Amino acid sequence: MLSVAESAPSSPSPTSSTSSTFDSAAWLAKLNDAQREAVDYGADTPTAPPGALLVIAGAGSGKTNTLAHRVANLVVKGADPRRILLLTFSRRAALEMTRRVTRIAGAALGSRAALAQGLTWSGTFHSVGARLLREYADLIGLAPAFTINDREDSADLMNLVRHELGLSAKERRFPAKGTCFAIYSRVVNTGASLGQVLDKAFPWCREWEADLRMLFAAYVEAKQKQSVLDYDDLLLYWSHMAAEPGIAADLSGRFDHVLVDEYQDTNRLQASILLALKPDGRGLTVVGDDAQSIYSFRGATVRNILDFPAHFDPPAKQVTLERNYRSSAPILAASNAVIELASERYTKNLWTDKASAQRPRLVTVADEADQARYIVEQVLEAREQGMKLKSQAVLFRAAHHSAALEIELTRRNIPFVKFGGLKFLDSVHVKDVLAVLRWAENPRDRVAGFRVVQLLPGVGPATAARVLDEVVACAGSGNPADTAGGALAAFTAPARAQEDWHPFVKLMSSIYGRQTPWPAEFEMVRRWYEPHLERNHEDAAIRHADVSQMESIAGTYASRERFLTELTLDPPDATSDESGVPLIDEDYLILSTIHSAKGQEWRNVFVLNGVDGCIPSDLGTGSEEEIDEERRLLYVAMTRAKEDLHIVVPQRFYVHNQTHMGDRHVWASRTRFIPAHLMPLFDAYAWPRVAMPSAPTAAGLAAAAQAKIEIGAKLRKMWD
DNA sequence: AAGATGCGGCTTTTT
DNA sequence: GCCGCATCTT
Repeated sequence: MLSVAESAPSSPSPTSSTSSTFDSAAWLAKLNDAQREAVDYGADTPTAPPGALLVIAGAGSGKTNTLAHRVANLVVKGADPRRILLLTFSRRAALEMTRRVTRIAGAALGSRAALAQGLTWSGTFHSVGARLLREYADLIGLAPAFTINDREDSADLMNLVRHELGLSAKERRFPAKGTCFAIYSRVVNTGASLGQVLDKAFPWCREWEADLRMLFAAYVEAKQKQSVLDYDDLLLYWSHMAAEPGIAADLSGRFDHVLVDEYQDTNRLQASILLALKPDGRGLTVVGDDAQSIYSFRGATVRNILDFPAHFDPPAKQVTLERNYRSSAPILAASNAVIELASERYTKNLWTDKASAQRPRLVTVADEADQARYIVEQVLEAREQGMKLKSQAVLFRAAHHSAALEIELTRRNIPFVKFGGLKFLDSVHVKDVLAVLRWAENPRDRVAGFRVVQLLPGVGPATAARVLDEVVACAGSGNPADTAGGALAAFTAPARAQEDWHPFVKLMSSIYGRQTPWPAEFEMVRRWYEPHLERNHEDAAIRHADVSQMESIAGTYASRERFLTELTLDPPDATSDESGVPLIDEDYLILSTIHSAKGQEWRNVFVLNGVDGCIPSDLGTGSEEEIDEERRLLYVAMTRAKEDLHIVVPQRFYVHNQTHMGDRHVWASRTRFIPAHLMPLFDAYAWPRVAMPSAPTAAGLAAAAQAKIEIGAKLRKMWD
């Protein structure tokens, strides 16, 4: 999942002579009319493409398949795959796309090999940006060995700068580092002014506008001094580079076709990059679904997709895919009904001919413990009937919502893999090791160096700062990697750090000088780090395992730079229980945040915590737009299901630290996105099912109370 | 100047 | 229930 083919192929691209003998009708026959229209648009003149194309592709409408067919079609008709830029949302999506294109075009052309190597420019905006920036680094005054800060590193750097400016010592508390970075990032990604962003998204930080502006200026300066880029810079530099007359022509001339998946989740900055690459829209294809836009918190704007056609003259051609191939009719009916209640109307309604008697289930349970038990029971029952665990998924709004379920799964020995939430890259020991490598790659990287030097006992912030100053001063105008080792050797370490200083200098000098080839270098770092890990952490054993796992991943990358870049831009996104990531051929249940479930599908889907406060999250109910985004989130979750969908509603809900009251139970009510008049679309029942003659259980009573309320609402509705 | 201890604050989703 | 920060102690 982490590796990507990127070397330019030495073999020539498939020749167009093959295409003349090829009957396109045969392999496109399986597509429906709308899909074929999207696939065929402009494909006959693949090297001189017509204007922009927008494909509105509803959930389960065969979007990936259509996009893959389009790419394959272009290649089959003579486009050079090395001149196709394919921008996807995640590495996983990029690999899947490459795999499908290779298979489809391979089947059509009868040879897979050439194509497999050919589609070299496929990846996320960020990873493609990083590659291009390294290529053009010299031209735009960037050190080609720049390192990339992830979100935490960026926040740490923001913090360093904040302290230097004395903003931490204000009498009224200055926003936390993470908040500062979030504000900065939002300004960059939306293209809005600082004032606008504060008003709209961070009103409680309004009073700090002037200080924040100063902080951000210093932050940008620090990044440049250190040859460090954050995620946003990858897009920001790219967009500026693409607008630079001297580079623009060369850059856009490299690609005949630019295709973008999940366009509804791109932001202004990303749109500006596309427009700079393809100003007249020729060769530009974007695919997306406005009803599935769920990343506005990251600056994504649904306006990108809605306004796309009008950006061009003549306007972009639009194709809409409305036929759903994924879900049964009852699941689709309920999903359509949920999204129809959005305050902004969406462009389409999906249809299917997959009949089924089973409506989606709305299951009331007493509490989270019962919710976990219900899911385990249902999962195992489906498993008994031959449905693999891998074909079943549990989806939730926030990563911690699955905590109770994870405990129950572990107790019952059911293997699972969880997507979303904390990654193992966020743990301190992994970050420590990466910091050593990053500092070796780029000795000016202050966040990395600061972290590394302080691993030594007896070295704190003050000493660390002095060490870093020395390293940078020694670097002077020359290549810092050549002098950094010397600077460390010349440094007089404090008495308490004496013992550890020499081995440390030896390690760093060796890797600065690249005396050990990659990935053997990783092993050296690990050996050096191990004693420090033992000293600092009680649970060293588990952490050792993580580092070892990282070491085996390291071996799959060609160089330290590739390893660092890929890992920060596309970290492994799954975690599992303490038994580690299951082998590929093992069966396991999928747990995923709804965000991470994007683009995927399962036969059996459970949605956890279908209650107000979770969906919508009570943090996201400030404005109508936020509520609509939460609604789309539920829609995305529901439309992942092919055969069976369970929305579970715990009546009692445990809340951690709500404001000042500490932990407590709250009584939850069913999500507002499924109001009473949608209930007929669901099969609603309480679990465990109660036998009527026996005494009612708490869950049964609660369910009955809910039913009463619904009837009351219905009766009132007769008269309005 | 480092390291330990205790208090306060803060919590979604992710490239 | 946890982490980060600040203050205190050595």
